[in-house]
Amino acid sequence: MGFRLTLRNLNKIGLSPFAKEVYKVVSGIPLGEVRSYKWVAKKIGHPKAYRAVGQALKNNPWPLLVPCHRVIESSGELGDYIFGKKNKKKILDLERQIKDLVL
DNA sequence: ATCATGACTAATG
DNA sequence: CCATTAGCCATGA
Repeated sequence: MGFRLTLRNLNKIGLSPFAKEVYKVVSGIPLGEVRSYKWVAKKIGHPKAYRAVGQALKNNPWPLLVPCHRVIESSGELGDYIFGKKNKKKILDLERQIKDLVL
């Protein structure tokens, strides 16, 4: 079966320092807002590794918890998503609605 | 160490 | 806007 969500188990999953930084930064993107892959890359001190950022997010062990749906292309296009672009947009729309209603 | 792969980007036509 | 292309870099085989 699945594994329990504990710090010990999280440490078992060998995440590269790079990936960790990516998840850390992405987790800081506010609800309903978006940033580009390039923005994330620059933020973690690897300004030219924007493509690798995509790799890291593709392997995101906790989609939804680490809001990889808030990372889009610098052109404004949505970019890919593990659950499909449609859902990526859907989730972002919901987040904006919630933000309007509650906050 | 080398090589291919991609949730990318910017430039060009 | 669309298609093509060179550049880019962490990652896994």
